[in-house]
Amino acid sequence: MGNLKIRKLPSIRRLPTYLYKLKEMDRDGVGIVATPELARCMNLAEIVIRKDLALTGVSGQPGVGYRVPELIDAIVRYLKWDSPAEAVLMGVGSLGKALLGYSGFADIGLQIVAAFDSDPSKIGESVHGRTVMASAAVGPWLKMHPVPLGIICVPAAGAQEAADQLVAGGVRGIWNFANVSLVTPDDVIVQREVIAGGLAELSVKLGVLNGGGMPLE
Amino acid sequence: MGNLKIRKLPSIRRLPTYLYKLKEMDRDGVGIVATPELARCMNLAEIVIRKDLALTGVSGQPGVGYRVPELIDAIVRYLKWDSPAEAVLMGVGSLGKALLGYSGFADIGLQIVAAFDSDPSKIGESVHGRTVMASAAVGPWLKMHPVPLGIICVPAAGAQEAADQLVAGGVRGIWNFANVSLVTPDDVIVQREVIAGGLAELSVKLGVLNGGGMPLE
DNA sequence: TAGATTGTTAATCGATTAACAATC
DNA sequence: TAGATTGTTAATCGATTAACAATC
Repeated sequence: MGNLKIRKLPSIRRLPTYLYKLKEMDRDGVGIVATPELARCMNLAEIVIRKDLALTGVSGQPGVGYRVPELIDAIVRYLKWDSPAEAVLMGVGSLGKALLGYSGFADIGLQIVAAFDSDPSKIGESVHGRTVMASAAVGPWLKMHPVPLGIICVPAAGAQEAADQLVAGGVRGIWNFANVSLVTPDDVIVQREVIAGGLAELSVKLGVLNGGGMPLE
Repeated sequence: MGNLKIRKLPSIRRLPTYLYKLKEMDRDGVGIVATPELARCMNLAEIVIRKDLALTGVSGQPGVGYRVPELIDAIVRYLKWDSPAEAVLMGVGSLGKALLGYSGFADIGLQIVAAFDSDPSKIGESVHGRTVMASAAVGPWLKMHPVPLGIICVPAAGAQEAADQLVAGGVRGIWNFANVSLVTPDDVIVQREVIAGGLAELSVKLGVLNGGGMPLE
């Protein structure tokens, strides 16, 4: 069902965080950085950072630190963000619009090249420079312009249909923001994003801090 | 720095996922559900589900299953989503707008009651029914209307200042969508959301599936 | 050489998975 | 009673943390 178990997932998820900080340092002209400093600005333990960075295959200089540009390179290559990946977007609601307008994707090599929606009133509309097409057209469109990724921002009820269309169109990965579990062939990887998960975590932490008793009011 | 280690975090993050599915079942009139069926529709192992649900303190009937409304209740109570939590939003860019327009928050008891931005051209604008106020006004505003949560959707460069204002205003938790680590007092919990983390995971999984060689093109 | 940091190897901790007795 | 599922107890696996030798 498009599932795949891999190891070091927590480290992998932290890599973009390093990347942001390192790019900032690079812009500021910082050439070398050592773990203790990264630990301070990122609020992580030194050993976590060393282990995470080791994953990318980069090597630092004992007693000195890591070369910032080399580190950036290693992370970008490890995540395969060096060559841009193209994606199509299904569902131009508020979240879909936000993703279309998010300039940060350029940094990480993601390009949303087309957007689709099933609402006739949205079709033809231009959103952040892309003209919204009819959802039903995504299959034929992908035949003409094959892209490896699909992003699903439609309401839960329509998500499986959107996924089916993307799969039929030949995408290899789906980034799913809808609140449902999608069924796909084994060779199509689905990454589900549950925004509410973060809020659940925050909520429980606040409760614990409060002594477990009172709700958030 | 607003950090806090708690256990069973993976389970906690999965709870909203169950909640979505269970509410759907409830709407469809399903009164009882057993683990094997949940496992099928959610693409999780049975034992994972039993352990996760046990966390909420709910108890099922051996040989039968769980009562759906009871389960919903237990999760909602465990997450403290039974009483609505109010939040203010800092930064009405594309992501901020998306969150203001997201109807799903009502389901999970989150209410964004005010929105602030530092861009003069946005101040006074109405976004999804809320009038945008000047960022600098958030402190005084919070004095008049204390709320427990702040959401940060400003660009990275302004995030720490936004956090400082929220902390001064007395919020107890911050949901941070900016790409920086925030410094806050120990009793203010920060939940950082790194959207790119999911993309990193997807990217690595696709690479592994590909045999590790080729990039996403 | 002395000081600092890297990177390896081992220890701990917690999450996931398995097995099964208890229960409807 | 037989069949099914829950919930507990134990086993496995992997992530985090600690200690330290190697290196600049």
